[in-house]
Amino acid sequence: MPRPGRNTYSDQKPPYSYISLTAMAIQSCPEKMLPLSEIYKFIMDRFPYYRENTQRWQNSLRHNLSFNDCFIKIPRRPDQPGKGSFWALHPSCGDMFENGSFLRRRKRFKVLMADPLAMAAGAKPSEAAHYLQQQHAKLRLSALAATGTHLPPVAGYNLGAASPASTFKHPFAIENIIAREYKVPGGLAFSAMQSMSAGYPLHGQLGSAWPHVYGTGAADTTAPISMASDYGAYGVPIKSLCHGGQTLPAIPVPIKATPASVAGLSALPHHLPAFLSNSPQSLSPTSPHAAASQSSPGAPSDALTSPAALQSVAVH
DNA sequence: CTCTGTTTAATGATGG
DNA sequence: CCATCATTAAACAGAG
Repeated sequence: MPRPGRNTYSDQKPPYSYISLTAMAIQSCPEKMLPLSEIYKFIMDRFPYYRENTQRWQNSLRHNLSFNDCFIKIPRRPDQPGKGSFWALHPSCGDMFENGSFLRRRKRFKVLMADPLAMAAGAKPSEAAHYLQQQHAKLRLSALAATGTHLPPVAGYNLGAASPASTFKHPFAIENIIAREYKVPGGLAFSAMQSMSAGYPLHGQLGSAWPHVYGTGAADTTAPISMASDYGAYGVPIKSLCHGGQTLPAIPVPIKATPASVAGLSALPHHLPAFLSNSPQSLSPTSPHAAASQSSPGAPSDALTSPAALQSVAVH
């Protein structure tokens, strides 16, 4: 038993792949997309392990962003100054870690050539960007037309049918991941917990069940747990929504929970405790991006309009 | 120059 | 054991 000296569990490597971590970061923000630097920040804020050797893991993470089709690059708009593009999750990548392990996916997510984006990318990378932008514009316009408003950063987040981004939360959402093991005092947290308990220290106490996560509600800059925000209603681990459906709405918020598909999960809590009702803006208090989101309502709304009409599947 | 982003290659780790 | 996925290193180009 390793003596918990100065190097406590918090300094251990979290049981998540870079893909998981990146997906968490992206899902954690209301816009569902982040610039690279914000992804870094998210990870470093929550996982002390990644406050060291930044050169190494950030290079790896960048490699993952480029290499894996589950991440898509969304160009900045003129009103969104800054460096680099935004990164988002591919609408159809859904539950890549449905096996419960956040270290290794069942299959690598690959877009097919039927995917217009893939085709554009295959032909000319530059055209893919154009395609994305156009899809963006179309979606944003349609959303605007439907709502007749300017899509405020947070309100737009909860748009209904008009907005691609509804209330569904990716299985990647850190809220979901945390919820699986953190919520459920009774011990309903199965999948993630089991997969984690293998090779990672998990004490019985829920309060310390996340040793690798930093500052549980401490007076620090981040509040990893409480950031669950309004994900609660859908915070249940909805599995097999993706691989069962096959035909997914190719929209940022890809998967819709049909009554049938959730039926088997009815035993799980359908609402979450009060601490979830935080403002999404509190997600990253240290983030200038979040602050910018508030000041410029136009920008974040773009996040709602990730490229649509993308067809892709996990490669077999 | 630094930060992003892409790409190739080698190596480790894991699942079937 | 092999196929596949993940990690790491490194070279390189381009943008800001």
